[in-house]
Amino acid sequence: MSSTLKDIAEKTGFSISTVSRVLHDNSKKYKISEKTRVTVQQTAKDLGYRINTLARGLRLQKTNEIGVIVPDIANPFFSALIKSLAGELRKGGYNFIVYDTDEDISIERSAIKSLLEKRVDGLIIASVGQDFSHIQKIRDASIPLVMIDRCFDALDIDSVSVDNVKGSLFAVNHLIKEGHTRIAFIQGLPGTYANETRLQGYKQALHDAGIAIDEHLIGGDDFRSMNGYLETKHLLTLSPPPTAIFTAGDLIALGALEACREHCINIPADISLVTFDDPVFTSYLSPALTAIEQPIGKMAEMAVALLYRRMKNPDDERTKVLLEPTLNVRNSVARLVPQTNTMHSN
Amino acid sequence: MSSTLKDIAEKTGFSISTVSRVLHDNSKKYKISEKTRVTVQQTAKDLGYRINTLARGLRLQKTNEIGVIVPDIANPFFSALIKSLAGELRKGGYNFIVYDTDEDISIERSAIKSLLEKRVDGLIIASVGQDFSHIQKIRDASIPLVMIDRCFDALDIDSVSVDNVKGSLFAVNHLIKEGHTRIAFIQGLPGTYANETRLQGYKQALHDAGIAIDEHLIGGDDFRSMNGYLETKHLLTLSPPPTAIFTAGDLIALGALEACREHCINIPADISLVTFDDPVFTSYLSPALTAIEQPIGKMAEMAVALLYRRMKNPDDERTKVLLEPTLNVRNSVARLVPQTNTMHSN
DNA sequence: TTGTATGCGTTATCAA
DNA sequence: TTGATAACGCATACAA
Repeated sequence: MSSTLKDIAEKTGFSISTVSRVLHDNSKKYKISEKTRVTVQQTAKDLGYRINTLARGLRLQKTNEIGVIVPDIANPFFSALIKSLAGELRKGGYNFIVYDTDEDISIERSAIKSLLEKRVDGLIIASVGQDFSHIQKIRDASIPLVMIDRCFDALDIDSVSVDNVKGSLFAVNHLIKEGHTRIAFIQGLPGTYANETRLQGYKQALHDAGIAIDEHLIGGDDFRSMNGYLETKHLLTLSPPPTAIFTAGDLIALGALEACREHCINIPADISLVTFDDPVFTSYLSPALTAIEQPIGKMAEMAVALLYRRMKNPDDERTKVLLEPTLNVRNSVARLVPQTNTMHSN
Repeated sequence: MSSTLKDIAEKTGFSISTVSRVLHDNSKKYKISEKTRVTVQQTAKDLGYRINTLARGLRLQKTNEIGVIVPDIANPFFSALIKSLAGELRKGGYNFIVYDTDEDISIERSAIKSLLEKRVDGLIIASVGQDFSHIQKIRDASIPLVMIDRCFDALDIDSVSVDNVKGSLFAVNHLIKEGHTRIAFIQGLPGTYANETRLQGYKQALHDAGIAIDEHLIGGDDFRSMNGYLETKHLLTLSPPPTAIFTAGDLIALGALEACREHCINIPADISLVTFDDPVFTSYLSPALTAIEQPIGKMAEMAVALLYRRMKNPDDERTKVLLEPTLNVRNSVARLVPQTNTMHSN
């Protein structure tokens, strides 16, 4: 077992406070004699002393931990986000604890509960996002919190996300510019901030171009690849099928790719594909995917900055940051000449 | 702020012990009158009571937390592994704290330090792996520990990993069977368990086939994609270049892909590629990669099982589990007719 | 320059 | 059926 300040105190003959001061107070520079400093440090080392952060946190009412909650840690977008967050937090001397909610709101609730029980100093949450009563509660308990990626317009909370509407506009407008009009949208989890805003952008782009919205071309219900796979299979049975598919997330696009391959549908010759999110591998896919990239590093940076500010000034005005997405054009979209469209019907 | 047992005790008029028993002892069933139970629970709710795990952990000398350390959380292999570990640990009622060491042994050291200071009940470590004095220390301090993916043969510690030698044998033998003899190997981080064993398998396969080992065909120094990119560029300048490349990890393969694309080298027509690791996207790459798959779910399951056993019986004999990898043949390897080989020289 | 005493929130032991 | 109290390990106000 690990030794304590008391052990060291007894061994050296000094008091616990003196030992504590040499070991954890070197900043404030109490006037401690060189000699006692050395003996204490030496025996601390001999005894394998290791501070107990539980005790320390209890005493200080501060843990130096930030809780981070994401819907799916294995999703490339979120794992990259976590990595960036970790780097930013470390800079400020904070540790962090991640929870993966598996897109399940009840797990999200218990994750928050768990984190608060650990007395984290702050929270960064990419919420599942279908409901926010539990989030509201955190805010009311005035524990520092910033939402990331998934926000709630209805809530006055610090948040940073990409401009999803604009991202969808970029994607769909690109498709329209290339001559597509029958453009399908495979959604992520409905009710989710990310999903609803992306859907909104999709609809708006069509509307702006004077293209009627066909509800048959909108499907899907979560951000996983299986959803992309199933929905794409379904879309391919339509008559005529869409000439292009826009997917709400990277994993969905992977599923779409699989369905197309299975049906020997060539992308982009037979059908075009654009996706939200742009993980490292999109450019190596077959074909390289045209995709909407989110500035992940920047998101993490802003989120942590907002959190620090909130921890410092609890009553500052809340800020909602909206970052610019980017359209990365690659090889998954075909140019359509107007008549081609009907040739695809069967 | 959150209320405490004391607050509830004062408000209800009962003692702290009674309140504590009502709120956290429902198992042991003290004989507490229905009436006090109800009032206590009600006011606990009213006051927004939330247990303080710091205090509890301090008192109990047990935190219910498991520390997990990985070299790169954004690497698809590790993010999948973490997800699996999380699921397994939750089953046992444990929370977990992840650290990302960025393949940096000094960060690994401080991660371990940090985790021990938090008094985690156990540790699962995918070590950077070049040195193990710090790991040895944990073992000596007799805190439950299991190594995963990256192990130390020299250390008597519970560990689970895939049979890397066998994986490499699968990969290289496949290449040899297809007629390749000039097979390059792009390494991950040298000194690492995963790397050294994979290298060993590579060499053994060549040796068994009577193919001389050409040190010029072995390069690379970490598991990131930039390494794959740079090394591949280098390999392409060789005269003659290799007819096949075997990469030690998925990210390295991605880099190799990029270099080939940049040089207009077609895979597999101009050069074949096989990689260790098989994340979800390999089959959608261009071309779909022939790859060595690790049984991630099983690894997580075994690791957690070993950890639980160790926590229960600290002095049981240590176990080293070696799991079977799988060769997934896809489209990144060309069959070579013997003469073709020389035609590639320039 | 160092020591004493108190409290952070819990649980466990013992007593009532 | 409930309460008083000590202890977990640490940091700090106050004393010396």
